[in-house]
Amino acid sequence: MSSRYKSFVSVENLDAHVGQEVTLNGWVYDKTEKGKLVFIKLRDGSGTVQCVLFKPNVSEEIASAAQSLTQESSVSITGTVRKEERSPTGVELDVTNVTVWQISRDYPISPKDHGVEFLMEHRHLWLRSARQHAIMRVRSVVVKAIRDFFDGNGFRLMDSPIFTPNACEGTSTLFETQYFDLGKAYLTQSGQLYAEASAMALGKVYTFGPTFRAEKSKTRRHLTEFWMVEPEMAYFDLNDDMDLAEDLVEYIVQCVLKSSPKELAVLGRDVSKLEAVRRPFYRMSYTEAVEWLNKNDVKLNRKQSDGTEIQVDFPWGEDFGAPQEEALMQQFDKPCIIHRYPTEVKAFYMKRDPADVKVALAMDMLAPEGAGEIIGGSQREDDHDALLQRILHENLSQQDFQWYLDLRKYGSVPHAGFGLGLERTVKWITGADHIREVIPFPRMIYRIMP
RNA sequence: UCCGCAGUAGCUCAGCUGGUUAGAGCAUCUGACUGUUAAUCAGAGGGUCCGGGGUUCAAGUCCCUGCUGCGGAGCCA
Repeated sequence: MSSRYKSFVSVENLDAHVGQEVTLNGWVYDKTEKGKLVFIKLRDGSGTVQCVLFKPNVSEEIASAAQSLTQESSVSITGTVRKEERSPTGVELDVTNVTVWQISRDYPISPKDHGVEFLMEHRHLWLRSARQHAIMRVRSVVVKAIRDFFDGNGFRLMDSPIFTPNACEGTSTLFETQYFDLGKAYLTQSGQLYAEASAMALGKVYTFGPTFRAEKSKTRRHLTEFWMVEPEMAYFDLNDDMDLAEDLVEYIVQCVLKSSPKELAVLGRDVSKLEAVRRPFYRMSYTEAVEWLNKNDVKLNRKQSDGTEIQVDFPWGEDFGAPQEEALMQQFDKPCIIHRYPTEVKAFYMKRDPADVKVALAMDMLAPEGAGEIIGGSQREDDHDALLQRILHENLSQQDFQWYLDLRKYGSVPHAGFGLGLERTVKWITGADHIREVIPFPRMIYRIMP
């Protein structure tokens, strides 16, 4: 590949340069010496390769430059690429020259044994570690897969605003900010309402960007700032919506399997579990799920007025919590879509099932291996009066939603969409045990630094 | 917000029913070694035991309080 901007040989494609002398620009990941040998593990952002310097082969200056290197010193190393059986990457560099840019002193992160607090405080440096590096590369592949999937299926990207005048869903808490003389503005918690307007203009659209929730959630599945992709399709019903969600998730997983085997190996991911993620996924109605829970004795902890907890059968009408979702998913080796939730636990914009008005045409996709909910979606309410009724029922401002109601006045059509949480998806695919590891700089209830 | 747990060397931790000079491994520095990859071996330096108050002849250890962090719940993607 040739380009006008600067490019150089990268570790990633060193095997194309066997026998040649190349210069790598990077940082020292690790260094050990053994007598007249100096072993330097060099990382250049694309990968890591071991460089071997045999002192008698180079000048004293070069040898002492190599010996002076410390962890994370910046350095350019020139040498001959050689096939090497003993190397995990299959190649090594026989060093002929070393140019030191900076000697790093007291780099805080050593190759092992650190606590979470320490690593989070050094997130800006932690990203250099092999595991974090692998996760970030997978994240990048997942984003590309998502965009390729939609771009290749007739969707148009329609960005939605981050400043919004009101809540999309009354339930969640919003981050508030002063917006000049126009009063309060909020950071968006979903681009969906704008995606609906966009779908009426362009047919099939998706919005992809950061969203914000001021929920005081402190779990390994929550961030206050996270990325969400939200497709919205005119003339789609709930079944079409579920079909699309399946196709998307299958595509993402298969893309990662294809393009990131090295990263998955670094992460120790069991790829056979990902290979199993093929359509069709499982599907189950909420009502069937409740029946399953009660048949399998999965109880609900309920607090009584005196403060004690008792275990009760799961009542129809209650939303599932993490324990119920986990129990349900234990039987499945690939994602499961649960659909037709009780209207009362779902958002006002979701259409009621004409066959049973107690349930909404909503669906959630749960990922296996304890990963939990990665998608939430629905067919939208397309009837003006029904939607207005729900807005008033939820005590939302009719005026704030006037533009949204307009969509039901001027050529309303059945339409549906969903939101896929990027970080939850990457967490599942990489097998990361906490969502904070799958976004470069996580924002959580008790952490905003670095 | 609620429930539970923790804070001791740069890092990860041990430190018993309170007892006199607070330990280990890793990291760092010095030296040895032509195949290390969590190298090994020999040596060295490194401490406000989270802050404040209290009990006691004596507190890293017990009590109160504050701070910080972790795990989980609810809510959700």
